Amino acid sequence: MIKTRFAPSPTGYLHIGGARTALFSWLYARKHGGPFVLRIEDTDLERSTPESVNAILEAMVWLGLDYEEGPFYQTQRFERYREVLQQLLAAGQAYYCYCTKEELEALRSQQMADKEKPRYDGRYRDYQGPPRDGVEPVIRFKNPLDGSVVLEDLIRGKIIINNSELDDLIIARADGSPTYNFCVVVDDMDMGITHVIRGDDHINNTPRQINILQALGAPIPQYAHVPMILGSDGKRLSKRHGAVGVMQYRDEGYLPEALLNYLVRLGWAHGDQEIFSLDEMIQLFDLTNVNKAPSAFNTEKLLWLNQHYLKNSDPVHVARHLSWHMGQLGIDPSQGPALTEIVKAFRERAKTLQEMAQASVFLYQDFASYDETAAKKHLTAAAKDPLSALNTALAELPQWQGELIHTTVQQTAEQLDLKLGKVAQPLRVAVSGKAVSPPIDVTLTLLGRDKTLQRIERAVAAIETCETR
RNA sequence: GCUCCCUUCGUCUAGUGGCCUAGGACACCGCCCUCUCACGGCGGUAACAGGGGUUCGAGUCCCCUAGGGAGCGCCA
Repeated sequence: MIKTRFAPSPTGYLHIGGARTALFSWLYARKHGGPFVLRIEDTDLERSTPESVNAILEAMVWLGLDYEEGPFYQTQRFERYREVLQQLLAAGQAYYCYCTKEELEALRSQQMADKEKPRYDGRYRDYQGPPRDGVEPVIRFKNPLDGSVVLEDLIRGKIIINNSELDDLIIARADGSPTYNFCVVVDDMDMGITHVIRGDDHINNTPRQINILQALGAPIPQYAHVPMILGSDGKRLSKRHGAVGVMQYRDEGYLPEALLNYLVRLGWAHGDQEIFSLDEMIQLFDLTNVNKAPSAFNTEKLLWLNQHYLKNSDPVHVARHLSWHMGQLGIDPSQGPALTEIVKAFRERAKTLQEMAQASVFLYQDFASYDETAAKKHLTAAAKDPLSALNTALAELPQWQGELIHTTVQQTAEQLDLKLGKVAQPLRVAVSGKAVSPPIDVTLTLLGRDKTLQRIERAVAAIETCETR
């Protein structure tokens, strides 16, 4: 049986790198039919916040990464950690250390000055004396002194670290609270995690964790360390690269399936395939061909994928997501065309739902003013006759229907001996306020006859006032 | 400083010793389509970090160099 977990610490929103790690972990569990666990690593009471917890849970829901177990909270497991701490102490595999922070600081700077790797020197490792007055001891793990830890990483391959490189790490603070590396070990053991899939910033922690696991007689899980995601400039991803939080991608108009598809292809590939449905990802994903090198985040490709999903998904599905964005703009979708029609009309010219929403606002609300350059170019004296002619012809149509509108516009152009563009563009600016919209017949169909005629008249009037000035 | 890790087009990647005169995708450029913007179609530019080995043969295996990253907390 295979069991994986995602274990974020709630010190902020779920960022894009964490999302990919979660995805890989989730895919691996799904692929093998095993459970996926969500565990919130909130032992750092200073930096953990309930808001962050909620933000992470919300992002998991939006991405559709569901879990069989959890969310577990480490802060609710302190009893258990204390128990294991006592066990280690009793077995002589851990010990109290009476070093003060100041002494450790001095030790560290001395070692740095000597160009050595800073580490605890083990001075209380075999201490048998009485407690030291005025010092609350920490508990340290008795790391093996010699030998080495061999880590068979599913992504990196074999990594060997000598125990002589490791020191006795603190597993409980002076106030008795357990520390990260210790909690992880106890949790992974208790929860029966078989595959630890996490960011490669944890590679250096792994040998210590394996040693503790071994001391506890627990089975050693398989490890897979995934490389980090960099910003577009190849530097560590940060706010200056734009969106780093998962929910920002929702806000900017991405579909979750597009983000997921993008993330799965970052560091992983299946031949030349670019598009993966969730089912395909589950079926084809494997840890063994995940890249070792970090990869740079590229918004252009994400945009392309997003539009791919806008164009190829069921319009009803896309419309549900679009609805949220219309709401963000204060638009009531019931005051205009059905959102599924908007999706069909706009998806070839919008890369995001946000763009789609913004571009279709004119179908729901009158616009305050014309786009300046569009009006200057198309709402000229020369446009007056075509617009007036269109006004008459469109008013007489027996039905408000795409094909009829199309031929009407075409015939109007022919009758006035004008190119189609000289008629359609002024009309487009008149009804939408801009020089860009879906094909003119589609645009008018969506707008409806009343608003169309109204706006044509308004445009003609605008041209006239310009002329008299 | 020490330890560990990484290195194919601008970017994401394919490549598991001969199928590689290195393939695909995004982006970019050109052409076509065209009522706008797009979509679409066709074509193009562009990479094995460097140096040594091993081998009949190396992007693929080994070593070194360079560059990049991570860790070295009573943070996670």
